Order: sequence, then structure tokens, then C-alpha cells
Amino acid sequence: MTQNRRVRVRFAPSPTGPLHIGGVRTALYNYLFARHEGGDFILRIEDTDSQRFVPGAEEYIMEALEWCGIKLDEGIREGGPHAPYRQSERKEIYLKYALQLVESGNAYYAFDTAEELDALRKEAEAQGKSFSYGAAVRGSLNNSLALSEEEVKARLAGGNHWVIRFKMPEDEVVEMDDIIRGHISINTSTLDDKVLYKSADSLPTYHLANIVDDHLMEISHVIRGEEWLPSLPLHYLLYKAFGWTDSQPRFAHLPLLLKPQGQGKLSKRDGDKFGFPVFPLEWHSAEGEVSIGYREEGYLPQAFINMLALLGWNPGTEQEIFSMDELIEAFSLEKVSKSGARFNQDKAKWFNAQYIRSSSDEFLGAQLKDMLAQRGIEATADRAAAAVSLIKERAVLIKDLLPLTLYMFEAPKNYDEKSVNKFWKAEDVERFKVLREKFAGLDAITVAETEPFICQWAADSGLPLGRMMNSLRLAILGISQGPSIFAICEFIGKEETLARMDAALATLGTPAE
RNA sequence: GCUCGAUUCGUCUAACGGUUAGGACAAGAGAUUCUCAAUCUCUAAAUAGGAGUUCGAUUCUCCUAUCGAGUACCA
Repeated sequence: MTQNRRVRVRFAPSPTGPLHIGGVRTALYNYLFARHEGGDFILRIEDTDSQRFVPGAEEYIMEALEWCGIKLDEGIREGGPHAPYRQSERKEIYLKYALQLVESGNAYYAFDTAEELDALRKEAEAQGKSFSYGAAVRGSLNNSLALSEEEVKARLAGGNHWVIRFKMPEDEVVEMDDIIRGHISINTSTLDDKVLYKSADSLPTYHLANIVDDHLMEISHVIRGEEWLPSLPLHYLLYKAFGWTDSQPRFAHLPLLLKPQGQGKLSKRDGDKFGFPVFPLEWHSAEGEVSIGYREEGYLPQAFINMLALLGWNPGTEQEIFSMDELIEAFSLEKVSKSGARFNQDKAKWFNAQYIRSSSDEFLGAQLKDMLAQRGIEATADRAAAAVSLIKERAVLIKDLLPLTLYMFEAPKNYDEKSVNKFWKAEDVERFKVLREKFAGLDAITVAETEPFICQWAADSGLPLGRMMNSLRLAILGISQGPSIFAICEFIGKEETLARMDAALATLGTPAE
């Protein structure tokens, strides 16, 4: 294995649907590793399954990576020295390599139909065994190892459907190394003769295309999900069969992302089931189903990435908040954990709240301005930023900014019943009327004016400040929640404050004692 | 079934073979506050089980259990 060669890694999704967070994390770790090492990050689209191709998935993948701040050095849009980066556009490359393996005796033609193989599997199953196309049975099946040379030639010439299978060596121990898991060894007698080249669509399978492209694209490290670990011996053997062992990439198999509840790995349907997004961006399926996305739910990409980075990796320090640059600086594959990580939505929300808090008022104000505009409320950028500054430590999601500030732009349409029962008793209303007159007498309503004034009044008269404030809050907001009522009154101004006080008086009236 | 992998608080995780097993989220209690959040303080909470190696094991080895993945002309 070549040491000190340029680090080049790839993220190689198949466009069979939207990328879920497990895929995003794989892309992220590849990206962090590449940047940390000063290497290249490549996007390769593995669309060798013509049956499962989903239109729009490719665009989705790229948009999702872009939203996350994961930048590509080479890819289907970016191009690069090894273009094309879409396997369907490289199809003529693969047959040549498959044939090379046949010639070197590492692979063979097989003519068995899907139906025949199905029947064999069923038969084995009926006897409580499992069928494996391997050394034990390949001599008695329809392939170039068992059939006569003439027969094989005739079948190939006759246009019979054929596949190319890898000829798995018998009773050989494959020794493998994984950066995360260490040394692994396995005997080849437990492995089968995998199909490398399909007849159904004249395309290679993942195993062939992957090895060929990683070699051609000079990939130095393969960082992928744990579900590929069982295929690793095949891949090692393929590199060996091609004579590429010296330039073989190093492997790192990432732990799986598990469901938040129950068992098993996180799947695309879990989002609907548990009410949290499993996709970075909203996805509209061809069937018209909509799956929610982190972006649309109000997560900031930085928070999303931070949360995801720590799901299966930890630098060994107690730092939890990382910018992308800090992640790049701190990341190492050796620190990736071995066991599956259960996704936790509370933690994801906590990260987002932290990031909202540290965002500028201008940025958050701009988000709010848009949301207000959608409700037909026009606010200036300054007003929106000022409103946000009062409540940003209370927001968990970006979309929370709207309900948290709406009363600053709109008078309440109704009054919370519980609060009315609690804070709008006859005596409260008496005090409230006095307060209204005092407010009316002020030049302007500012925190600096009102706060000391009311506190003084309460102190002098011995009136319960809390009840007074809450009656006012009820009149201004309609609910008993939110930041300093003085600050809100200042924000909406004297005219609006008085108008809302009058409206409350008119709507709620004075309850009987 | 077979093969491979994994196993520290409820969850994410930290700990050169030597720590009172640490932190974060969530939970509980208290403080603070005009309300609700936030914030601050505190509390509870874990090395799957059993052997072995060792002066000493969360850490190394083996067995068991549990969980996961793979077992397609899908990736």
C-alpha cells in the first residue's frame, strides 16, 4: 500500500431516493477527513441499478450537500480529471475489466436464469439450508467452468443471457485492515461467487464498478457505512485479482445510525413514524408523499452538521460546539466509534437552540421578516432584528421565531382563558385602569420610563406588582408568556400599547366581584 | 441458519492496564424572574454476564448473552 500519497476520498451514493441523515454523515466524515488531510473530496453517482433509479434524487443529493456546507472538489457538476463521475456514463469501462478477470481465471460466465436460481434457493430453504453460488456447487451449474468450451461459445454467440461471476478462491484466509475496526480475517469458504456484471441491464454491480472506479480515480481512503463490511473480503480479493493491491485504498467502516426507539438501523420511514426529519431537505416523492426535512423544520445547517458529526465521533475533549472549520481541524478516523449510534432528537434541538442563540439579530431578523411577509405582515429589517433580539434565547427552531414575536407585530385576537381567570379579576381591572391613565400621561413608553415608574408605584402603594404586570401582559399579548413586558411595550410604542389596553378593556370588560 | 461486527448512565459519549468511571442531552430538586422560557446550583443515573492473563482489567484473551449488519443479475 502506498504511503504518503495524496488523500482522495469519495462519497458514492446511489440515486434511489433522498439522502438520509446516515448518508449525510458518511459524506460529512469523508469531507472532514479530506479537508483535514488537505486532500480531495469527490462525489460519484453510483447509478448502476437502472431499476431503482429515482428522478430528482441526484439533484437532491447535491442540494443537500450544498445546504450542509459540504463542498465538492470533483463531481458530476464540478467535473474533474476523472470525469465522468456518473457510473451510467462510464458503462463501457466496466465490461473490459470484467472480461480481464475472466481471462485471468478470476471470474467466469454464468448462464443460470433468475428463475433457476430462485428455485435452487427455495429448494435449499425447504431443507433448512441456504443456497450459496460458490465452490461447492458451481461445477454443476450452467457456467463456463462446468460447461464445455463449445457450449460456452455457443451460448455466448447465441445471445444467451450471461453474467460474470467472481470465482471465489477455496479455503483461503483473507486478512483485512480497517482504520476503525482494526484487523479482520475471514475464510473464503464462507463467501459466494458474487455477480460482477449483470445481464439484466448490461451494467456492472456495485462491487465491480466500485473497485474499478476507486482505482481509476485514485481514491486513497474508502469511508463508508458498516453495511459494507461483509463485502470487504470480496473487495480485497478484487484488488488482488486486478493486481492493484499496491494502490489499494485504506478502508474505514462507519458505525450505523440507529432508530431513536426500538431496534434496527434508522430507515427512511422512521421520520413519519416518530415525527422528526430523517432527511436534510424536504422530499416530494413521485407518489406525492412529502417527507419533512431539517431545513424546512427550522434547523440551521451548522447545528445539523454539528449534531451529526458527534453521532459516532468524538474528539476526546469536552467541547460540544464545533464550527465546520473546527470539525475539520479536530477530525480523525481513529476517533470514530465502533458501535451504532442511536439518533436523539432532543440533542438535535439543543444544538439548534445553541446556534440560534449565537446567530446575529440581523440574520435571524431576515428569517423572521420572510415569515412575517408570508403572513402578510410587512416589517422592516431593523424592526424584525429588534424583535428577534428580545426572544432569540427562547427559540429552538427557526420557525419558532414567528410565534415568539407575532404579538409584537399584531394585536392579540383573543385572550387566553386561564390567564383571564387568573389575572383579570375586578380588582386587577381597577388597577389596570389607573395604569392605563398613567401610561397615557407619559411622553413615550420606554423601558427606562416605565419600569422604575411602575416599580415605584407598586412600592409606594403596596400593590402587588406581579398581578399588575400580568394583567398588563394579558392585555398586550393575550397570553401569559414571553419576555419583559416593558420591553414589549417599548417595542410596540405608546400608541399601540394604549390601543391594546383599551381593546382588552372593551373585550374583556370588568368581571363581577 | 451461516458469516462478520458491536456491547460504559435512558441517549450521545470520555477515560497510556492504576480516576471518587468524567462531560453533554433528557429527567428530578432548588435558586432567580412580572409570566413562560432561558440561566445558575444541586441530585439521581453506567462498565451485559462468566472465566482467564496481571500486583492491578471499562481497557487484553476466551466463552455465553444481547443487539446490529450481510447473506440479490440492490447499492
